[in-house]
Amino acid sequence: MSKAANTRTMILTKAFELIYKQGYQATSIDNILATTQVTKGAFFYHFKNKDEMGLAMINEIIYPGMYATLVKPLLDSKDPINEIHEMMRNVLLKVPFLRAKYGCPAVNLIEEMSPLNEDFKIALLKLTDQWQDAIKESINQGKASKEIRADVNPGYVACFVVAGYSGIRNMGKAAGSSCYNIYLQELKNYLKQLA
Amino acid sequence: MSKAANTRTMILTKAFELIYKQGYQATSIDNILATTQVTKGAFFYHFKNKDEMGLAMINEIIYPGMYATLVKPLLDSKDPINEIHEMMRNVLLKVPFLRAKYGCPAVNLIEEMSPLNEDFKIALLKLTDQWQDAIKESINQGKASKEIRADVNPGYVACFVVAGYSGIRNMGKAAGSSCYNIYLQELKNYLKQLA
DNA sequence: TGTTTAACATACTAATTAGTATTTAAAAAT
DNA sequence: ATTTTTAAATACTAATTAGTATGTTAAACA
Repeated sequence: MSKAANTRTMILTKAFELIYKQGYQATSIDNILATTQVTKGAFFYHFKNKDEMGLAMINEIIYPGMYATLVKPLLDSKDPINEIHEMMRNVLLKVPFLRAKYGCPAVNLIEEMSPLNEDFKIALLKLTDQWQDAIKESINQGKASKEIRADVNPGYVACFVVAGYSGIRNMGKAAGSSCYNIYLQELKNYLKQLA
Repeated sequence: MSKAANTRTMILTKAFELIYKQGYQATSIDNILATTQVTKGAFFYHFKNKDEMGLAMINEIIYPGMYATLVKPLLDSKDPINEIHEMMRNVLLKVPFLRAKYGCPAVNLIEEMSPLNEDFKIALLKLTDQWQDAIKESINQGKASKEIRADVNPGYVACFVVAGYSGIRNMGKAAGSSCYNIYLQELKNYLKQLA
């Protein structure tokens, strides 16, 4: 990686960390700069303004991370019920960077930025749509192999599962991670009913 | 209502509206004052600082509203499955003040303020706890009348339902209100499985 | 009726904000 | 080697922020 590309990545990585914990608007450019060796000149050389940096962060940091954790494990699903549940278990309990107190970076940004900025909304919708598509496709494969009832609507299931995740991430910010296990248990009951 | 009490209520009401749409930190005191006839002197006479106003808003505006819509309809439940579903239908589709784009005021505040301010977290946790207790009690009554299976864990169901609500409110901010109907359908499938 | 206190009103401050203007150094190209 | 362009460093600005200091008026009380 060239030195310039490295500077850019440093900005996005540190911005991601701070915005995850503090929120987008509460994280100032000066705050990002103070915790890196990057100067204001470098920041505005790489990004036209704060929002362009924020969008780059979504597309270049959050999107790849969520694809690896949430989408990839569901491609070529043989056992959708268990694989969806396991994927959820992994993201809630096994990703070390994510802390209950701070919730999910993408969910946080949807909450804060969707109503305020159309570009953010579009970029974030792309994330959740990809995830829902992966779940939907997984359920469809389960229908093909008769492990899922024929009358199940895969898109509806995907919507319900993603909403459940967003919600438990929200709840966990106030109530702590103990609710994750409760959620996983009831998610299993919901998923079993699809068979 | 005395003139002073009226001033206080005006501040809280307008703050609630603005914070609902913009977020807590993004709503400045000057912003609240500019859209009322209240002056800065009056504001700081009634509230020691912005956070005290925010807490008063949660306790005096949000809490009573949520109690009436979410808790009261579940007291003395004869048919928990349908009553919980109907309560959810009401809050998602029938409360005119709430718009999909802006989500739920309480959920928004949990997302934004829980990790940043312990007092906010405690005040907000009181809201969700009350709601969960009402759902739990409703399920318990259903177990007593044998309409709910004996092995169902009422606290778990309450957690799952509240998380689902938070999540669909989050999703609706980016995806619009059409996802509400999908959620309600799948919530019904989940609830039916409790019988 | 006079005095006190509650309820504001106005003008200010110090800190922080996103963003700009200008300069400088390091790479790349010629 | 010299020019040019990329990448960055430094110093600034205008706007906005929460909160304060100091006044003023209206209501309650003695």
